[in-house]
Amino acid sequence: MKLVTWNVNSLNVRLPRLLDWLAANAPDVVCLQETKLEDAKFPVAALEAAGYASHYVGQKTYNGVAILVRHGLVATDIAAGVDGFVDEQKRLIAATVAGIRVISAYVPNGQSVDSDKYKYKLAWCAAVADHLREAIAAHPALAIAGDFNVAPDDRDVHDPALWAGQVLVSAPERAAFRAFLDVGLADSFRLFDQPPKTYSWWDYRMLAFPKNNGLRIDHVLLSAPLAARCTASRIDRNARKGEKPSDHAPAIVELRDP
DNA sequence: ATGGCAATGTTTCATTGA
Repeated sequence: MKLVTWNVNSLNVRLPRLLDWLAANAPDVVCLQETKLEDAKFPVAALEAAGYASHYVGQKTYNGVAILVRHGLVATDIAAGVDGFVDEQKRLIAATVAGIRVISAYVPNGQSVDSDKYKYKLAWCAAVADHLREAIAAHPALAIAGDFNVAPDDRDVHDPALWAGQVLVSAPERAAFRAFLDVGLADSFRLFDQPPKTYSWWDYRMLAFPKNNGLRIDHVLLSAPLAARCTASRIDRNARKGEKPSDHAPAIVELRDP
């Protein structure tokens, strides 16, 4: 199974690129973030024509997550939101596909470490860690894939000195990320040797992409049974090139059959 | 082999993202 996560930064704008990418890469399951679409406007028909069923929860302007499932696979038990956390923001959706509980997550950005949005980010992450603890007990084969808005360590930061203490990199955010791992998940990217300076997000400004001034903030976390089946984990930097790219690149994981 | 913000709505700027 090929499992992907991609923050598309508006599915409305990115749909042509997404369709091209799906055709070129033939993933089985695709977790999307920042669709920025009300449910009534989700491009169900275009994705159906491309060979994918859509499961989604969205809102106008901000946030919005989805799970696309290739025709031939069946998705069951679709569930949106975080257990025990009342939230207007649409940031999490789950589905069971081929015996795997797949979660698409869009962790809050946090804006800056002294903002209310930062507090909300940490509270959201704490609630998700609790949610994951329950979910993994019910579904031992679990993958949570998404935009975590945390660079787990300095290898994931183009200029650690510049970013030290800033949002996306601060110690409490990294602790929140480790709390996800402590539930019994592995950062699939670090299961393998990786090219140095591999990132998943680059600012649109200041020539960040051509200079490779990026952060690795998009992750696929795997429970132990899935980590044991994982044969590859990489980031498709090419998807950040060209006309009207998302500022994020897709992360791709391959799982062999059990 | 890339390109100097982008997307959205409240639209002719403000807000948010990361």
